[in-house]
Amino acid sequence: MRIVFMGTPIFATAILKQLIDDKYDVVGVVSQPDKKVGRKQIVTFTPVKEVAVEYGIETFQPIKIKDGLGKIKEWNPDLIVTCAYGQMIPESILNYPVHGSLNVHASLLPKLRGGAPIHKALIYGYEETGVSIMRMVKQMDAGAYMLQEKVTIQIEDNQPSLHDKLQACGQQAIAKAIPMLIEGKAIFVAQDEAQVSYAYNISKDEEYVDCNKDVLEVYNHIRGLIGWPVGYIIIQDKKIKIHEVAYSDVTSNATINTLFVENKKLYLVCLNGCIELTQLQLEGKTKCNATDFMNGAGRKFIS
RNA sequence: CGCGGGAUAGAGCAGUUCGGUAGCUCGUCGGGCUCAUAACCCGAAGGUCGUAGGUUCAAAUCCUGCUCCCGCAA
Repeated sequence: MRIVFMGTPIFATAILKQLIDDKYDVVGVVSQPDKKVGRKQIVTFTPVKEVAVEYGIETFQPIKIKDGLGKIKEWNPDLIVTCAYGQMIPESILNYPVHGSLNVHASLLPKLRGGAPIHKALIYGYEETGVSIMRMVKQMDAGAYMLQEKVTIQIEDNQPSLHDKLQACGQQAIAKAIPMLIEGKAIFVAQDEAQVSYAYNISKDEEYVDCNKDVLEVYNHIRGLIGWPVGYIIIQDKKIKIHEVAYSDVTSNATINTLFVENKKLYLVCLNGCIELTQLQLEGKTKCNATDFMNGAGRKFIS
């Protein structure tokens, strides 16, 4: 079973590793071009490329995958598996292998089509999400699915924790799906277009957390951005990133978007309630826990 | 030369404008109070103020080079 894997971020590395562990013959890996990362603009391998290199698998990183059919033909796969690759892939490539292509998407399609399904599941306050194994079609994340696995979202979940759950879930799902496909037992179900919703990539504007909303909504917003890209509030014209929070039932009639301390815990006032902040970062400063913030630079922001 | 903030006790910060051998909150250690405590009171230890050089009677503070960290923009 010759497989070509196409993916880019950390989430996709788990799927690639699963294919390798399951002894499939991963003949090639396609990933986005390496990018300059961070303040120092160091050219860094994509996470998927890191894994490919580690296992000695040949990689291909075209600027435009639509020109990549030649390479695919060279690899001559029986199946293409994609996961968060990051480019629209032409049907000429998707349909080239005997078994076609399967995609691993981190949502229960048709909900949350798009590039940020994990973040948006939290931000929208979903109590359940999951992964879908599906066909790739021309339209983004619109193909029929053959397998879905559900994951319950707990109140204490945040983007990193949900990411990890879905990643593990995705591994199990792809491990189960490929044999089904090969044996001809896969049943593909078309997505219900009436139920479609989208999870577009997080924009800059969405990183600002507006506390003048219901406390649960604010909490969901913050926890959906934890890890990356990290949400921020603005107090006294200073940007304060929020890296970790805890849901609380503490209430206060203090002004919205202010900080206060109670029982040595730091709270942010929102509409109808407060959120405990446990790790934060003032602009220009390194991130720190609530205690350090209260002992130092944060003092002038606490009323 | 993209813009800006920063490097001071174990931690987070103040002090730098107007040079005169360092202070706050917390942690640690010791003691006290208490049925008890993460609470409270008393006390102690702990810093060549990032690094190299310059100015000066005197530099955390002024000047110059260097290293590293962070926020933004890409």
